[in-house]
Amino acid sequence: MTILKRDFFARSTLTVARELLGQHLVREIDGQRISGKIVETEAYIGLEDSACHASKGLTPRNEVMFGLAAYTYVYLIYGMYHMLNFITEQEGFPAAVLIRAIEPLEGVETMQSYRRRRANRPAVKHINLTNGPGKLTQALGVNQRLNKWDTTTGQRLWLETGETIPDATVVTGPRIGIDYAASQDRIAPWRFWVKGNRFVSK
DNA sequence: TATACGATCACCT
DNA sequence: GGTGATCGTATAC
Repeated sequence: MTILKRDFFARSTLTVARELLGQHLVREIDGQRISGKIVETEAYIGLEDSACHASKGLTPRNEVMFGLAAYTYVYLIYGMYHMLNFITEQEGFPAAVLIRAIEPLEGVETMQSYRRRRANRPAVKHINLTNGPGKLTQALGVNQRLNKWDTTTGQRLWLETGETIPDATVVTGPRIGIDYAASQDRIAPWRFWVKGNRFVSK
């Protein structure tokens, strides 16, 4: 298995969002691997995309989006959930791919423990471990300490080549949770998922 | 300094 | 189907 290099990410964001499907997202904590297959992504592309955090220009928060590809962009939403993105395109062009869902592969018990908020509470069902952008960051122990992380180092968080998803099995549609965006951006089919996969978000 | 709100989720009816 | 949780960030005053 091979770690995805910067040249994988330094391409058209729609291409990266499509090709990230099937790749393996790997987290390492205290020498233990936690991983999953990416089954759902969304593209956020540049200053012209009113749903993209960079559309209002450079700020301290979105600064990493303007930088090198293959870095992470992690931010907090609704005061409780962390979103995990990977920077794409050339340096200076702000764009990223949001990881919306993965299918658990390694470290399922660790994911269970991170997802269970309190002891004395029933375990989260396998199907609900990582089928949403806030759920998967919780399951992988991803928080703002992993913001601006270079994923080409092969430490803490990175991607490995997984399986190739054929075009016939890829579905596209509008992105989720961006009602505030301009209409042409709301309807843009920049969400990608694996057809029929049970771990795609609801 | 103050205020409004979001690339969500869990729990309720 | 609806709603409350909860806080960093952006924007306005």
